[in-house]
Amino acid sequence: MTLPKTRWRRRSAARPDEILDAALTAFIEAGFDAARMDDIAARAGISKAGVYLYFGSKEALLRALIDREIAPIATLLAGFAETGGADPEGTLHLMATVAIERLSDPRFFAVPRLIIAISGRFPDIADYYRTEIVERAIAALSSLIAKGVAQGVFRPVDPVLAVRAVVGPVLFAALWRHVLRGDTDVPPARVIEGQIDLLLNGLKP
Amino acid sequence: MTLPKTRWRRRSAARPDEILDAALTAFIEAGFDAARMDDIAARAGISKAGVYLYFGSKEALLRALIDREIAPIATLLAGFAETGGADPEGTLHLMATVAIERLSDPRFFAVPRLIIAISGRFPDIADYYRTEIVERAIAALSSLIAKGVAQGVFRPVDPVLAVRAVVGPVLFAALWRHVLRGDTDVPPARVIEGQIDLLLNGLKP
DNA sequence: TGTATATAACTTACTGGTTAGTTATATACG
DNA sequence: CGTATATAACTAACCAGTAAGTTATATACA
Repeated sequence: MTLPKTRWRRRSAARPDEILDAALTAFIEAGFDAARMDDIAARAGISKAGVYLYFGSKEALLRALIDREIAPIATLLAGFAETGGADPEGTLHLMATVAIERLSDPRFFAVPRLIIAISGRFPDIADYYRTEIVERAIAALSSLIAKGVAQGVFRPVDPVLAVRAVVGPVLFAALWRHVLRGDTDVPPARVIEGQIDLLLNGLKP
Repeated sequence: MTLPKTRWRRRSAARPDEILDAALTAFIEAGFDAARMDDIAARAGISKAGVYLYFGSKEALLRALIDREIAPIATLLAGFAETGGADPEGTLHLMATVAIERLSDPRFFAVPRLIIAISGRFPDIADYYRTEIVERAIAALSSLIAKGVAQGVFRPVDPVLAVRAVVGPVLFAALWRHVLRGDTDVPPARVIEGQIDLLLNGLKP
């Protein structure tokens, strides 16, 4: 046990991430409204006023969490779509697998869940999330499907609907697991397996 | 303008519905936490203490809204699945259409959205919603698909996955519209048209 | 290299509100 | 005129954000 000889330390480089870690934990436990800035500060090991040195408001914390937790995945998916044009089917599979794996982590899913909860009162955040995350991910999937259609490996379907046929079940799986606390005996990778088969080959014999 | 000669009236039969109407409106505007019981009471035309004569807590209001707003639709869908066994494809189409139409009404979608927002802190409500609404609707769809498989009009797929392939895109459409405020130029019925075609015939040529 | 000084990074203590739920009392109406 | 139905006033908390003061640490310079 090394007792600190000082009451606090300067850690300006590390603080923002520590605060965001704390905020995410608090938001998961209490939701956006009920999460207390005092509590977030305490978890980060500083005082409430210290939080306000780095983030101007509670809302700013959520915005920063979108950037830190979610945006990198949107970028990753966009990369897959660009690189994987030669094998649309395999790339689709890969992207869906990455998405469902990430969404099975409660700390990841927490952010989209918060967006759903507060979008009515913070339309700016909803718009930000739509344009920076969702539309980018959709555009990536959509362009991949368009490539598949051009190559003749996919039917000439509406890419927008096809995207929803991929994303919808992934979304459902996340809500089932995290919101409804339903059984999750089947591993995510196997779910994607079956879901993609259904998407490619259809329900008809 | 007919000024009331009395300060208030006894309306015990009508009050609960009036209160629930007010609560739903308040929840839509502010979310569960930020909605104020005072405001709900004022909208219902009574005092806050009056609300507590009929509902024991804020949470009880949400529970009652599940029963009043959502449960009837689950029952309706279950009925379709039972009656429509002779035409699985048409019944699937019908059920998806009803679901997407209902979910396009903000006052309907508000309840599932609230569940998503508060399920972490009120696991009882999440469990209640899962068993009374979602599992019933899923069972209905699942049995319908099983009938189709038995008749040979559907491939022998896992019904659970097939259900997700139907519900997922419907869910996505609702979130896109209400949460992300995205474009909704295509009418719900047409979305279902394309989505069902994709589900039945698959993405492959 | 040791120390005075500047300032970034922190804290404590507070403001100015907010709100779910309760209690005591009043009134409509069968 | 009894009582179910209603209210006003209250309690006992809660909390985002701020102002003013304090301390750790970098750096200038003797």
